Amino acid sequence: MKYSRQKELILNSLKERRDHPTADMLYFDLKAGTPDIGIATVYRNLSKLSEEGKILRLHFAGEADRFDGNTAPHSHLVCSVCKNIYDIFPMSAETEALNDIANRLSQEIGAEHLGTEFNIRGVCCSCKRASGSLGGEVL
Amino acid sequence: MKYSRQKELILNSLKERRDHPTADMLYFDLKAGTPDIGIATVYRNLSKLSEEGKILRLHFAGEADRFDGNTAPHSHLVCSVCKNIYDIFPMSAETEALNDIANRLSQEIGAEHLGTEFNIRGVCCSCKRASGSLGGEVL
DNA sequence: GATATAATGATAATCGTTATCATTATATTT
DNA sequence: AAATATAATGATAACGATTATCATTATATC
Repeated sequence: MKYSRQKELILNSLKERRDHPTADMLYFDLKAGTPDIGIATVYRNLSKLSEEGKILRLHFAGEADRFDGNTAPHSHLVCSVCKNIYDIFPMSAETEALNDIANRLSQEIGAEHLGTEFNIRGVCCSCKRASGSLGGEVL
Repeated sequence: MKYSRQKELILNSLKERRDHPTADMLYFDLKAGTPDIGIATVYRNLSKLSEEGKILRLHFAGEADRFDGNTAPHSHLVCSVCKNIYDIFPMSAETEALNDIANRLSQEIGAEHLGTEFNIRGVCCSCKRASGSLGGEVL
């Protein structure tokens, strides 16, 4: 089964990006090149694609869901100041260590381990710089 | 500054629980003993308490926010089948390992590390048992 | 080319959460 | 203890994100 023109468009457009847009952001940007695309189609296909495992759906405090075109195992830094989300790619030894811990913990409570999410909350380097010039205080 | 009767009630009630109720669940249960409590008060105080660091606010895709009365460092297993959330307490060596990794990764992208979240997605032991009796297939 | 199936896009509906605001409770001052 | 100021409550409106509905359009199959 082939993807519809719109589904293909949404997937490709997301894969090209490094940020982690909300459905709305993506819709807005797609609208520029494809004015007749509908917001429902964007939501619908993002949901489908994440169910199919082609993309990742991320959720953080208060914010709208974010989508990630990179399905390789990696972590995220969520900046407490600007709310941007950054990819971080652990070394293979670290990925292994994280997996080992997840496996042991799952086993401990008798669960079947399917996946892991390692999120770091912090202040990104540009927000660090910005607050530095304001006197070094972090919000 | 002392807590209001309602705020105290909400905090204590949450601390007594092992599950991770949504605001709505908590409201429903509190309503039994305190019929005149309002849903707005529950949301309001849960928000305040989590800002004060007295409780944790957890977010997972699609679902309403969950609240956790246990602020000690621990991880969560989210069951893909029943959607329940279980606490898992890593050994101190593991907590240290997780922290080390988070520190290194934060440093790698020049960020200031504030906190870490280690979530495991899986099938909890009761859902494993249930699916076992239906033929061993996991949904 | 005709018919069946599937996906779209506009929009209504839903759900979780926050904002508003008049009322009630608590604290402070006299 | 009464009067006043401050803060929190609870009902409900408003909001933002997402999903459901459904007539229309596109794609696939006969």
